[in-house]
Amino acid sequence: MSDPHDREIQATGTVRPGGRTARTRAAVHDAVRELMTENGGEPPEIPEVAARAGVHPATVYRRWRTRESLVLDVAVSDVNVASPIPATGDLRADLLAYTRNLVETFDRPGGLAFVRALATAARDTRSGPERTQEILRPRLELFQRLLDASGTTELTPLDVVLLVLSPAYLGATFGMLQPVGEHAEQLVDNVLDVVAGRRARAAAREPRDG
Amino acid sequence: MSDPHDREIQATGTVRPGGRTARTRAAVHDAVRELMTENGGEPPEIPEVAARAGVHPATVYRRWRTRESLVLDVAVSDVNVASPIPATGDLRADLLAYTRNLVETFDRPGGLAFVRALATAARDTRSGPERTQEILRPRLELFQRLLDASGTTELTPLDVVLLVLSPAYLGATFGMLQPVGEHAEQLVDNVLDVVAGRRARAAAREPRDG
DNA sequence: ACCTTATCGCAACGAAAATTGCGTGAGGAC
DNA sequence: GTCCTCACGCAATTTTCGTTGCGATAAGGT
Repeated sequence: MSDPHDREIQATGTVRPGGRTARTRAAVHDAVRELMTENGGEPPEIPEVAARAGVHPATVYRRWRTRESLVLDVAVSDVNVASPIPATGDLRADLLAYTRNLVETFDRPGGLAFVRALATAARDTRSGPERTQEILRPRLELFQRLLDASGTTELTPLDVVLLVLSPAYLGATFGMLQPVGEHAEQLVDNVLDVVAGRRARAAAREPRDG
Repeated sequence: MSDPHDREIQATGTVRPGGRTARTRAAVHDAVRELMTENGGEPPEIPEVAARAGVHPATVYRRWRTRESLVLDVAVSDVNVASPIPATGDLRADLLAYTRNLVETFDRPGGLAFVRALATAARDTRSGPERTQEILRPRLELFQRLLDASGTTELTPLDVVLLVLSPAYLGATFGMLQPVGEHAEQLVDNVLDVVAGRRARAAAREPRDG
């Protein structure tokens, strides 16, 4: 996670994650976050980041190599912090809380950075899909726990992504979500409609329980 | 459309859209399409495009100025050709035909280029949202005609975008749509479930017709 | 066919990004 | 505290992008 690019493994195998290295890493990450919010979610240029972080550009080039991998590194570091996923057992309430949070996050400048960085990484033909799935897995598991909490068997985590996350994402990128609160509620309503529809179809196929 | 950047208007007002100019434009457009499909939908760099098109880089810089405006120009040129939107009156059939086409388009390398280019353009704070809406308007009107043909009053074109286009887009970017055909059918089923849900709620609010 | 001029190729230039070798200082194990 | 070495700062260098002036050629109207 801290070294996303192909780093030559040292013969001794010793790693040095603390002290100055950690400080530099934190400073660079903070600089990336700041510049990204200031610049509307656009991945900042390496020299700019280095100047903001008070670090020599060569250091950033050596450790992260490219803009994309740097932004992805920051985004992955934030994935566990941002957008908590509740699981109280009330499907509508849980989804609504998550979706509200998500829509508001996307609405803020730089809020799309994580998804965009992930999309950029996924486009990379080398370590693309595998790494993407690896990063997404914990989030999908949290979605699964949200669904399990309410006993919703009609939905998969992928459904939640496609019905909530993707419309919120595209809506935000195209500036189509004027009333943010209503938007979130509508997305959740859509999800519940899909659940109802699938449940009805399942009941029609198997009339006496299952 | 052919001159997306601020071109200084000549005093005489004469434009010269034919002959050599048209040839270079076509060559550059083809080069952009080729490189974009080869590179996974990534906007190619200007010198690369120029080399592929057999044109001097300065020419491309003069006419299009930046990668983004060049890609957007190509995308806008293709918007009327790609992804026809049927309107036979059968909502499910129309949506399915459109969605199948869309999913397949997105699945092809470079198929996401248009949406991505549009997203990049929308991110531009200057001419962002207005230009985006302007480009999207004809598509949204086609969606409206699709809905009108079947008398579906519960959906807006924006709903179609959020329920079909955005999941197809995000699914394609993250490589989450293994069985493409099933994916399209599932998206359409979701839309129909939403229609049913909204119709039921509307009937509940207004028991005796409306 | 001629004339005007928009557009292109060419090349030189400038600026900024990205790479690399080397010396030094900080981390971490003993 | 001592030693080893990883990571950083520094600076020189290479690479690449993007701009601009100028001459040549091709478009299009008369």
